[in-house]
Amino acid sequence: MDKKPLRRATIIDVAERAGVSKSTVARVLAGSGRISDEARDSVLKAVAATGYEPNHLAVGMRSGRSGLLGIVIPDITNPFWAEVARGAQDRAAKDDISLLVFSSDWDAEKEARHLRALRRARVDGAIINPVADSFDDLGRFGLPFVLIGSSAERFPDTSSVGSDIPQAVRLGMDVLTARGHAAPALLLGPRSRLARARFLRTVHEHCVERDFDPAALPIEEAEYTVEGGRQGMARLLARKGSEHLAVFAANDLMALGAMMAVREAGLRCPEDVSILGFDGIPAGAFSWPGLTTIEKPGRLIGVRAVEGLLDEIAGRPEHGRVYMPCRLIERGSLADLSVPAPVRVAAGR
Amino acid sequence: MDKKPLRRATIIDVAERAGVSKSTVARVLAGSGRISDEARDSVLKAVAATGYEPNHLAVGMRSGRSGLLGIVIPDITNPFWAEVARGAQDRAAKDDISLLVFSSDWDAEKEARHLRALRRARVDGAIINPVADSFDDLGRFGLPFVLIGSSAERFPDTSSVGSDIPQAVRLGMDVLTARGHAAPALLLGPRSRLARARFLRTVHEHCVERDFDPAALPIEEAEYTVEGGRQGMARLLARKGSEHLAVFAANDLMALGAMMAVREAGLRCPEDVSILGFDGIPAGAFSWPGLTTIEKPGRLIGVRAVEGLLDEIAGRPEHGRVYMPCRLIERGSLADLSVPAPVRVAAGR
DNA sequence: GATTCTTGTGGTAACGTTCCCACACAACGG
DNA sequence: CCGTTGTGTGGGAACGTTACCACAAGAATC
Repeated sequence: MDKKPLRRATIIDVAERAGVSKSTVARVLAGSGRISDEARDSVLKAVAATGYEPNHLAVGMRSGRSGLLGIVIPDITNPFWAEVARGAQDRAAKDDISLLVFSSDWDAEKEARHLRALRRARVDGAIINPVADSFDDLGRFGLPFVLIGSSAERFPDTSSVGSDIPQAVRLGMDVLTARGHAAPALLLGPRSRLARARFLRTVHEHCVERDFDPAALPIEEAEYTVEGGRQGMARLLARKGSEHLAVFAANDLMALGAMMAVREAGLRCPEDVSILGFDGIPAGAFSWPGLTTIEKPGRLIGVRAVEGLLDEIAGRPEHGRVYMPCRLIERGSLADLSVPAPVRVAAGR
Repeated sequence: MDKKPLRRATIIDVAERAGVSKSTVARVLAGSGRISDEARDSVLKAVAATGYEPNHLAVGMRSGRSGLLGIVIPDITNPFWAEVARGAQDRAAKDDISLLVFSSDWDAEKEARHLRALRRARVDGAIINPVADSFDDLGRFGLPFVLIGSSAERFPDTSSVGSDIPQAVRLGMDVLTARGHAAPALLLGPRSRLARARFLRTVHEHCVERDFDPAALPIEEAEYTVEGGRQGMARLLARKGSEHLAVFAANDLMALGAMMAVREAGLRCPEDVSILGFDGIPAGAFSWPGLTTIEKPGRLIGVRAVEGLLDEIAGRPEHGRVYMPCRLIERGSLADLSVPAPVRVAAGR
């Protein structure tokens, strides 16, 4: 009843117990080749009796496939990225693949370290949201990988999955315009981030199409965090006159931080300041007022990313760039200036 | 300049290039044994030239140590657990160990699958927040592991790390009492969860110590999610009379859901209903009013868990149970009934 | 000058798989 | 009756390491 405490059963133990060779056991387990019913039976019985479980290290060593995938995201603690990671996890589990998760904190050096860890662990491939200035490292990565987010253009020949930023930004600019905020302030991430560039470019295009001077939009730059949003908003508020201010934030955490700054300044959202977020994290539903935001399909992005990666690894025709559409979640952080008279205040939720 | 596309350098490639045997290379890399300066030099040079990186699969296979750790938590998408995972990640990275992350969704079957994946991947150990009815699986896990959360008592001889629930609950009951809510309603998790039992037990003890009948406290049971909290609160509200209601929720997500339910019922928090959370997730700062809550040191729990696990693996004297103290974060979700006259409403933030 | 000790090094056997080749045996066609 | 085909099986080699043992050459000891 009590087994040897430490040693785990190997394929050889199973073979001996079943009275066959390890080749036969391997064939039964792989379901390949022709095997007599009685051999299969005794092997299966021996597997059950010994509690045999294949050693992935040995398998990987021999077959060159470790059954491991890596994912490097900015921060697992950021709800959006947690969502992405979760999608990747679930999809990978379907193929009996395990996920190594790393947080880079938007730090190129940390990212490099994580990439090295992935290489040493012999992962079969990786999903990466790259830090802006890490492209050299990435070029030398040497393993299949798919990009996540908006940095795809720097790597023309690797596939990527992300949200459709142009569509999302236009969606945002459209609601803003419809509510009477044709020239919202922009609360952007640090200059070095690629996401910022694409965001900004689309806003410009959108303005130009409407014969509107993009230079008229106030811009503030801050870290992609609550604290960053709070400080950025404080600066924006300092520049603000008495008129209503509308802000389009580059992510929800910043938008929520901005909302705090508004409150701290003794102003009200949305009466004095309208705020539009970007990401669609659950926390946006708890704020007061609820955060109106553009939702990125985080989980789906994670799912698609591993699917793309699996294709890549299998050498299947590369599926290229995938841009997922985003949708608007209306809660209460936008005032409607298009209706004159008493400002209509949307209810939270 | 262009290297062979696929093959990665092995220790043998390095040895050949350096003109020594692989034993020597291994010694240099491990920093063990005596080595002449010139041998060390040429090895180091060869390593740099070939871009050699040790193959962890092979290392693990030979040494029996994979350099991998697993963590199984309920849901990486829950901010508290993300925090724990992040702490574990960071601590593991310090020892050049990578983390396999899994979400069990409080589902015993999923958990069993993940445990199996961990075994196959030959992780050196695992950190687990076990689903209640999974103890048999855990007993048969066969690898070093440390428990996270409040289920330690079921496994007397494994070490565990968690928050100090009795201390935390008392802390909560004390604020509640100080504010004039001596008999708060309890919004608990499903009956099968261990955390619930410990929470409830401490509340009882606390009441008994104060000559107060614990049976007087209304109890509602719900899933540990926003939606669960919302429904649980709705039920509580249905039972409520006209007096002020105070609720102690078993986690912040539920508390936030409860806050939504209050709003939906046309009531106000904290004027009509006081809500106390438990976890200390960042989202609690965004709600309106801000959620007053008991903060668990999530990140630290993750850190300590891998430290305990590393000890366990190294066979160092087991460090047993660790209970981390929690602290109160006062925001605005508690009314103060101890001051008579006009209900004092705390400010959010 | 023979013995022992140091210092540095090389060779080789595992670790647990998978993959490929070889072989035994039966059945079959000529 | 002998070659051929088919079926099921066993026996290695290889994957990239590490751990151990052996050994050469010079230094130190008596």
